[in-house]
Amino acid sequence: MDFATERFATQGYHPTSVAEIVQGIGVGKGVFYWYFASKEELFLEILKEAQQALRRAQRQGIAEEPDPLRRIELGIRTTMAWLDEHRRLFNLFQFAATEERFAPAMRRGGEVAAADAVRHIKDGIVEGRIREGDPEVLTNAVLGVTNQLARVFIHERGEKGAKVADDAVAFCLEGLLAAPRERT
Amino acid sequence: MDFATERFATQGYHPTSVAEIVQGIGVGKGVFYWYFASKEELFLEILKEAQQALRRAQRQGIAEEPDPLRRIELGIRTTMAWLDEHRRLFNLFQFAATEERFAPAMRRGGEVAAADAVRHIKDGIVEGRIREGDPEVLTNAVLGVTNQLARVFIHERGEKGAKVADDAVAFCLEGLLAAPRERT
DNA sequence: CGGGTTCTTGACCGATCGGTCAAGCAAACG
DNA sequence: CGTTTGCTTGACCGATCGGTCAAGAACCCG
Repeated sequence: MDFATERFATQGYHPTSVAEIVQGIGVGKGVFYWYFASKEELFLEILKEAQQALRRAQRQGIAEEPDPLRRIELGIRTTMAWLDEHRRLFNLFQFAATEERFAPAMRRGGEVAAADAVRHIKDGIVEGRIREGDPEVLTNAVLGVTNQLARVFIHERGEKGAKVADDAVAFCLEGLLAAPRERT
Repeated sequence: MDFATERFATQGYHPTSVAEIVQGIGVGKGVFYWYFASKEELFLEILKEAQQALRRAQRQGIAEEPDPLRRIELGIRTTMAWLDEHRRLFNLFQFAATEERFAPAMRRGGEVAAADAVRHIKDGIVEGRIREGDPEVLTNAVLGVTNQLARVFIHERGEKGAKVADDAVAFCLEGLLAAPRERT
């Protein structure tokens, strides 16, 4: 399954044939269809495991941290480290979102993961540490920053995950502006 | 070509056959291969046109605005409106980035578009309106917010582009935090 | 009208795909 | 030992794919 993941990630789902997978791990085709009902099921399985692994990493990374702002920061850093370490899976996520068959699974997974982050954002708002606003919007904005920076700087340019994580955290917390601002 | 775009966007590239395309517009297969060397070329053509269209819209949206901060804001709003109106193309972009054959074209297009935004960010930093930081990082962070919010709220939940644009602008400019902050 | 060029057709091609299955194999069981 | 069960094989299947091409149709020019 690791092998299949690697092929899917580098070539794409459709260009990777079942024949190629089984030949790559040196088994017959029958053994594939003994363990999986179809190529599609294998892919969904990989997807599910990847989502669970990411979520597990996030949970573990945040651990017992009580401060919601720190939780968000740790979440960003953990996610970034994970995406750094498992860049192959990033491609899979992105592809899965584009094909109608896999999009529902992706959406569900994404919503679950987002729900976690939403909680922390809500906590932050309640404590007055985070500005008012739709928590889901804020959450997705943070996710967007994280994903984009991961893709461009880690994936495409090969920069270090930790450095990119710093940038992501800085942007999410401070925004773009320079001047100190007064507010009521 | 509009028809092909629609099929690619809703079914995916590979699941859409050339036969389906030509039959859908009621012509023979020959006419397809008269105008395009291959299915791949058609897709690249669609991609290129879409990128150009988006860039054109952005240019036009920003127009003559002198204030770099306003330029960025207008850029976000224009992009959001465009992604709202052409959501089909969004999928194509996302898919193209996942397949090795198309990734280079996507990267090039993405870099060109980003280069524009980087200019405005740099201007903003020079003017002291935007905090210090790698302009490319800030640019990509803004792009990430825009894309993610577009995908989730416009694409998946069908919200209005203008409202989502407001959120994106607010997040990018103000960040996440609530309290006014002192800085030198 | 004839001859040339530009398009258009759809039957056809070889390749390859996801998936099946009769057959075989090794270990466990009685 | 024979038999059953869990696993493995790879030849094989029908379907479908991207792409070709001989055969026109439509149009223009002289």
